[in-house]
Amino acid sequence: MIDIKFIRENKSIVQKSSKNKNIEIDLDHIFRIEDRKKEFALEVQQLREERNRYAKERNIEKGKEVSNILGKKEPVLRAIEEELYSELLKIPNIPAPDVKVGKDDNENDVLRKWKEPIVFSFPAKDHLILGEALDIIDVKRAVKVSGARFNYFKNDGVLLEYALLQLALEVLLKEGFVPVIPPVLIKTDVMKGLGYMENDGDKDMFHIPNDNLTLIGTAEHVLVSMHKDEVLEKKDLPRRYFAYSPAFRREAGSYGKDTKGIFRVHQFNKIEMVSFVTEENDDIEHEYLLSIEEKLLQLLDIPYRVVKMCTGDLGFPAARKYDLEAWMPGQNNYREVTSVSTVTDFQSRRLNMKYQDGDDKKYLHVLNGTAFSMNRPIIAILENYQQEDGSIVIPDVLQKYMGKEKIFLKVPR
RNA sequence: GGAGGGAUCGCAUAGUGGCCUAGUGCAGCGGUUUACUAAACCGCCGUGUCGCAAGAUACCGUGGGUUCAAAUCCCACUCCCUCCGCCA
Repeated sequence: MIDIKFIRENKSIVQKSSKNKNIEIDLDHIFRIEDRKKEFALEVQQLREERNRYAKERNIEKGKEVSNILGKKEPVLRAIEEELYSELLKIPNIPAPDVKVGKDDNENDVLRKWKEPIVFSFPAKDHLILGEALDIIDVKRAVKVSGARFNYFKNDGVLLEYALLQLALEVLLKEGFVPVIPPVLIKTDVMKGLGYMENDGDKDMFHIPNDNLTLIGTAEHVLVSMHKDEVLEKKDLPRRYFAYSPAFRREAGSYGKDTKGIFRVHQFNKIEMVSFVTEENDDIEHEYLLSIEEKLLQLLDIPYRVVKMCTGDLGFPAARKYDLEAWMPGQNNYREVTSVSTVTDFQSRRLNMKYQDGDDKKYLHVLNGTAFSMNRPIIAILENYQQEDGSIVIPDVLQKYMGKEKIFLKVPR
């Protein structure tokens, strides 16, 4: 949420930044509602003063009169306030000044590349062919049991995921992140506070309406809201968490896209990082989280590039976002494996999350980033480490966790 | 799933219709005293809104209701605790 005062004082900035995110807003409409609210609030307050005075004087006659009028005006005021609030929620976060204005992902900038794509002396296979042959990925049976866009991991596929988990644990614990295993169902009201339900965002979520619960799309949802309605101490910042959890996505609107394999599925496990920082440290923290994501891919020795999103490709709450795209030989292309965003104080305003700075309470700045979104790094490993016979060499850094150096086509006895 | 108890300004508590504009203790902050620490004493000490300010107003888990007047009475919901049942 953006502060109404800020919007009043920076109308053209807010108007333009929404437009740059391809989102229509009507600020004059919001200002009219606020004017009406102010007028009504004043009137109601004066009536309350009268009512309280008469009550004190035990003037039942007059009191009854004023109370009657108040009884009609108070609900109207409440309705106006709710309308204003819900209109304010529809305004997306403002992109950071350094973010390029652009329409869609075609205008994103590649900032840098790490290592050149591997050149094989044989035709590269994709992860699905490799995974099925090795009996570590099973999509067919997942479709039978759960439907399209689900998958089983089996055998060394499972060990591979757990090895990635171990690697992330080792790196992130050393950096001082607090490990978390969170709930994966979230109250729908809390989910609204995170700012992903606007702009039809809720259509990409699995909802359990009978219980007013929603399945999380990422652990960010439950990590960030951990500090809802709390005031942290400035000396405790930055506060950093990471969580290992399933993530659920309906992938509405992506029909026909990435239908093959396990690149885009309804459920996958993910390790997500979240930082709470002061306003001054927002930019530094963004670079820091990005550096961790890069380090993780470098440890796996997988070629990647860093892409900076333009305004049109930013999410609703994001002010700046980088994607890390790993080279995937099976697709002969770079594909997104992780991303990292700052949402500045956008979620904190909605969720009422502050920190104490001397005499002041200020809104926390919040950042989130992926450590591993298991399916995609596994795809990258399979495709980059494939051998001509279809076996997979396990990245050095994972070998100690897997207890082996290679995933063989046929397990030798 | 059944029965009962509860939710008050960081924490702990008081408050059963108007004296609550919410008391007290602890913690915290500032000061006096002190060689230092502690103690004692004095002051400050929730949030939003309107207002230059004085002040006003709203908030006692959430949402409704009764009343001239609600922390207090009524209804619904949420969460917590105890017991029974079931269960990884």
